[in-house]
Order: sequence, then C-alpha cells, then structure tokens
Amino acid sequence: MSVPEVRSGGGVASELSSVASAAEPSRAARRPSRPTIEDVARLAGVSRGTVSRALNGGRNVRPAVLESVNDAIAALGYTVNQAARNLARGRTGSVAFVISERQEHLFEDPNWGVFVKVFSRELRPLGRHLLVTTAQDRSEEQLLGAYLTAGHVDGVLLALPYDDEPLLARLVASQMPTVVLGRPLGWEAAFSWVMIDEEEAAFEVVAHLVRSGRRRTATVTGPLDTSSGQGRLAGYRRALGMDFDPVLVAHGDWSMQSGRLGAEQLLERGAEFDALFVGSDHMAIGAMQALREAGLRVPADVAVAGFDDSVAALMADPPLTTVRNPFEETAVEAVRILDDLMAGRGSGRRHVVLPTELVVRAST
Amino acid sequence: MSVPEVRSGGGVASELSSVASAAEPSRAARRPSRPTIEDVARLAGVSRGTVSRALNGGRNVRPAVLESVNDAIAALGYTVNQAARNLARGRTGSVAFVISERQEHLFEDPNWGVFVKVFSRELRPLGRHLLVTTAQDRSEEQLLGAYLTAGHVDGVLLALPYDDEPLLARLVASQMPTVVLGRPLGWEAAFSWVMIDEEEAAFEVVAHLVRSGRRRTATVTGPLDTSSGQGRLAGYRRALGMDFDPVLVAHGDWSMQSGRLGAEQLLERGAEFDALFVGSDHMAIGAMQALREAGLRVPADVAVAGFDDSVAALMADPPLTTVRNPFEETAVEAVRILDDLMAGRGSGRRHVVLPTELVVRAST
DNA sequence: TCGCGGGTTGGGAGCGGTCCCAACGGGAGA
DNA sequence: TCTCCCGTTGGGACCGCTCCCAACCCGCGA
Repeated sequence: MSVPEVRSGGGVASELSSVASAAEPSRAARRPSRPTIEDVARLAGVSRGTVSRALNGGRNVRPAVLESVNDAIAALGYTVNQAARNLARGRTGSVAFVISERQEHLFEDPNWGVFVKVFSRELRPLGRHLLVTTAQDRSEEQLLGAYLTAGHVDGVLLALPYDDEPLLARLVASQMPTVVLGRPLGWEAAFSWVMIDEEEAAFEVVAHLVRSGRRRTATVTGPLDTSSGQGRLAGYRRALGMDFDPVLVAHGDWSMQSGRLGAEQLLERGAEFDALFVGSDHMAIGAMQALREAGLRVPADVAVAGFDDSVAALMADPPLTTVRNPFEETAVEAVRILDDLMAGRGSGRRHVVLPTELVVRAST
Repeated sequence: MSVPEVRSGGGVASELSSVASAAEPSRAARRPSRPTIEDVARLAGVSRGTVSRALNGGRNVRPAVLESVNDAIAALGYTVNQAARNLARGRTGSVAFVISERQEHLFEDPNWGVFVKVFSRELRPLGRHLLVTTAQDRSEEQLLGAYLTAGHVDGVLLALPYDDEPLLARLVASQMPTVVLGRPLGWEAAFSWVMIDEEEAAFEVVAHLVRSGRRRTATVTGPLDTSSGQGRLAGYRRALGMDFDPVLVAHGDWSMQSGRLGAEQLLERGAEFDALFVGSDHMAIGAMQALREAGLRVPADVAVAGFDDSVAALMADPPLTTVRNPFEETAVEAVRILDDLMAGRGSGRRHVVLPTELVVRAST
C-alpha cells in the first residue's frame, strides 16, 4: 500500500514518505460521541441526579429504579466520562509512579516492570490512571517535585528512595498522599510504606549457607545509603555473629557490573571464602562472572546466593539461591493504602511489612 | 511512631494495626485549590479567552499581551487543569499501552520496560497519560477490546501482536488511532507501525558468523506466527543460501526455557554445528545453558549469537554477540506517529523501519 | 385526621477549560 | 476621508459529571 520509510541514522527523523495528502481535517476527528448520563436518564425515565446516585453506589435509590437505570446503562453501552467526573470531583484521576532515574539499575532490572503492571491493574477499577514519571538528574527532580505538587496527580507511589530529601520534604509539605515502596530511611514516620524485613530475609539466606557447611561467607552489599543495602548487611552480620570479618565485605550499587567489581575486590585482597552472599540477583550474576574468571567453580568452590528472586536468578548458571521479594504483593498493598489515603479514609501513616521466602537452587 | 504491621501469609490481608481513629474526614480532603485560568486572566487584565489562546500557542495574541499573560501564569504558578481541558476538548487525555499477557516472556524481558519509560516521557509534554493495560487471557482480551473502544482512551500503542485478530479487527472497526510496535502480520495495510528490518538484521548476524569461519550454523527461532520470528528465520536462511539445512533449525517461543529446549533438541537429533544463531538474547541464554551442560564450550566449540541487545546479553557468560534493537527510538517514533494520528494530522497509515546494528562480543 | 421525619427524587449551580461569534480598532487602498 | 479587512479581544455557550438543596411522598405516632 504505502512505501515503508526507512530511517537512516539512529533516531534521526527524516521526512515521512507515506503520508498521503488527502483531505486533512483541521481538528481532531471526534469519535462518534458516546452516550452521556443524560441519555441514560432519559431512557430510564429518571433524572441525572438519580443516575449519578445509581452510578456511585446506589444509595438512596429504590431497587426498582436502580434496576431500570442499570438496564438503560447496559442498553446504551454507557461508560462514565472520567474527565467530566474528575473535573466535577476536583481530582485529577491519576497517580504517579516515581522512579528516580539515577537508579539506573532499576531499569536494568526487570522487577520494576512488575510494579508498573500491578499498579495499572489495581488502579483501573479505582478509575485512576498510572503516570510513570522519571527524573534523569537532580534538576529534573526539582521539576518533578514541582510537577507532582502542582495538582497534576492525586497521589504518589515512590520507588526505593535514595537520599532524596528534597523530593521527600516537598511531598510531606504538600500533604500529597504518598506510599513508599521500601523503607524511607530517616523518614519512616513521615510516610506510609510497604516493605519486607530485609534483615531477617538476609539472615535466613546466610544461615542457610552456614547450615550447608560453608565456613567463611563473604558478601557484596548494596549501597549503604539505602535501607535495603543496610538491612541486608545487618542480616548477614547477625547470621555470622562472632565470625563476622570486615575483610569479607565488599560494596556494590545494585548493578551487575558492581557485583563483578565487588567479587574481584574480595579476591584481590586475598579474602578466603567458600560462600558469597550478594545483595541482589543482578549483582550476584556479575559476581559469578568474576569468580568463574578467577577459576573458581560455583557451587563447588564457592556457594553463591542472591536476593530478590528476579528472572535474573534463573538466567544464572547455575540457577541462583535467593530470597523471594514479594514485588507483586508489595504493589497491591501500596495501591490499597494509597487509595485509602486519597479518599481520606483512615488517618495517620500506614506501615506494612510483608513476608519473604528462601528459595534454594543449585548455586548453593 | 506507629507499630508496623506484619502480614502473615503471602498477600493475605490482616487487619491494619496502625490506623489511628482520629477525626476522619468523610470526604476526600481537597488539596488547597489551585489558580484557575480566571485568576490568570484577572491578574493579567485580559479575558479568559485570551489566556486560553496564550496557553495554546499564542496565535492571534499581541506579543505584549502574551508576555503579561505569561507573567501572570508564572506569578500564580498556574498549570492547566487537564480534566477540564479534556472535557472541553472532548478527549480522554490518555493513551493505552496494550500488552497481551499471554506473551509472558514480555514481562520476563526487561525490554518492555523501556517502552513504558519512553512512552511516559514522550507523552507527558503532550498532556497525555500512559495507561498500561494487560490481558491475562482470551476473555480478558475481549473486555480489553471493549474497554479500549468505549472511549476511555484517545489512542493505542500495541506491543508485538500475535495473531490477535479480534482485538486488531475491533481497533480497525472503531477507527481508534493505533500504532503497532513491530509488524502486524497480515494487517500491515490496516495499521501504522514502527519496526526494524528483522530479516536484514538476522542476515547480518549470521553473515558475521560465517565470515568468522564457522562452517555450520544452527538456529533456534522465535515463534513463527510472529513477524519477528519469521523475519529472523528468513534472514538466517538467506545468509546460509545453499547451505541451509532444516536439521539445523529448532523453534522456541522467546522464553529462556524454550531456548534451552531448542538447543537440546538440536543436540539430541545429532545436528552438528559450530555456531548457533538464537532468535532472542533471552532464548540464547537458555541455549547456552544447554550447550554448557552438554559439555560444549562457547565460543570455542560453538559460537552463539542472540538478538535484541537487551541487558540479558551482558548477563550472559560470555557476553553475547547480538543485534541492537532500537527500542527507545521505536517508542519515540510510535508516540510521534500516534500523536499525529490522534490530532488528525496527516492521513493514511504511517510505516517506519528503523536501522539496527550488529554488536560483536565474546560469544562469537 | 394531622403533623412529622426520613427516604427519594429533580434539577440548578458549578468544576475549569475550549470554541466560536460578535465587536472592536487601525492600517491599507480607493 | 471613507470603506474594507483582518488581527485582536471579550464573553456566552457548552463539555458531562457531582453535589446539594428543595420538593415530594409515605408511613407512623399522637
């Protein structure tokens, strides 16, 4: 039909060749207009007000009337116009999922996709949309803060905050309903949040390594300015007790590359270990690459355990022992809490801790 | 402050313990009301109409007036109320990103996250939101089709369609502005789409394998009811020419697991090969696991190449030779086209083919 | 039988924009 | 100098819904 256009040079726009020049409507072509609440009212033989009441829980509407309204709705295929409803209710109808793009590992990690999926699924029945927002750098975060508090969204879902004080402070000051995924270090009392018991989960993995006969367990931690990084290290430390040895500790930033570097550091400094607990599956994969390059076998020479039970754990060779991080449940819970917050139901902050689960595979 | 509640049993809701029972507002607490266009008009000493014009391109507004309006906007921190604008313009303000969840590999694959990220970034300046929609199964797809065409969205971005005729037919019939990511097999003329030249890209990878001295190159294809699966196989075939041998061809469904199975099949049927082209990085990782378990070394015994250049390619050991799939550019282009479609600019379908790039790493 | 109160119902008044039409004003051409 | 025309401008009429108040109805107790 039309000749496909081939773009030369990545992303550089060239002229569109297949754009015919037929009669071009100067304004957007309106889709055939849908039925309004007025149409429903007329068909059901009642007033707008009654239909509106029927639409919103049906309180104070006689059952017979409610039924005839529902019939009319079905007959017309009526669906409420969210824009009109939002305007009348004085809300925006959308919720922001904020991801700081400085956390690039997040985009590298497929886990955050689960959040998007679940958020959108849970938000839809609430008549709300998900607005995914990212900030590339500090200055964009400024803009983002302004954007969020300027009345563009009704609520905020915040992923894994670093030390994002400016944004956090702004959200608190604006009284924006917000739920944090993970523990907001230093802001625990100011926000609602949903998290796992990082320390306990890490404790269990490391205890598993010890139980399986490993003598010396090293670790590559996540960044220590995050609650996850701290908590997982604390669990590691508690599990080793007196055997804790700083020489067995290296640090990463969640990225695969940093996991590799962490393991290399441990090897270079001559640390001896027969087990390695890595703060995330992603980093664990990098670490395993380093171990293998050093001629060590997993799990024969070194047992390796990760954290999160992301798809990466199965991509590893051998498959990774890890801790299941309940991302889906976290997301569901976060939306539920946020909805309450936005509706003004309940008061005060809400804090939820979800359970984790040890997943043992071939790497240990 | 409040006692964290611990959920026992994955996802099972228990009573919230930290919900205080302070004076509870029966209705949602309205945020302090923001300035309206009327406020701006008053401050600038003009009428609503003029401010509206200034807001929308400033055509037919004297420069001096435009400036004073902008000053007023800045002074008040005014931002337009999208709900009101959408209502007045008769649009919904949102765009759906449709992902068929039958394509589970999509969620396994972090690539689709790039789409979400870029879509939301590109849509924001257009005053539109991204609505991520998924359908778990056939019946949900029915509902989804109804939802999309019931006036809830202004446009649709469709990821990698299978043989989703019902949905495709419905979108066409409803004249919903739609852009397909990838080639909609059998519906090429009915939709606008953005794709890569799968065949040419696959041809180049396989040619690279041949050039590097490999004698017999096998392949694990993607599903052949997708254009990507077909195209990549066609490129493989063209590159081998007379050397093409059906015994060297196995099939997968994009999942890592299916890549593993594909490679196992090839080995079991006694196919001899010293190179393997796999239809996606994900499958390639599975295939490499199978090869390794069979005692084969990569790349010494078998060179392996993937497709997409996803993060998985770097997680592989050794890192995977692959083809860069320009996901980001694809997403940008798709939004641009969709915006034109929704605005009624241009006419007819738009078809864009983006360039790819061979990425050589240690696996070949 | 009358008054009263609570469940129902109708419809007016917005919500905050866009769009369109009429009115205005000033420069160019006659 | 008088039209004519076009770039500006103001403001009315919606867009489709929610909210709220007044009106209505009916059963019940006095």
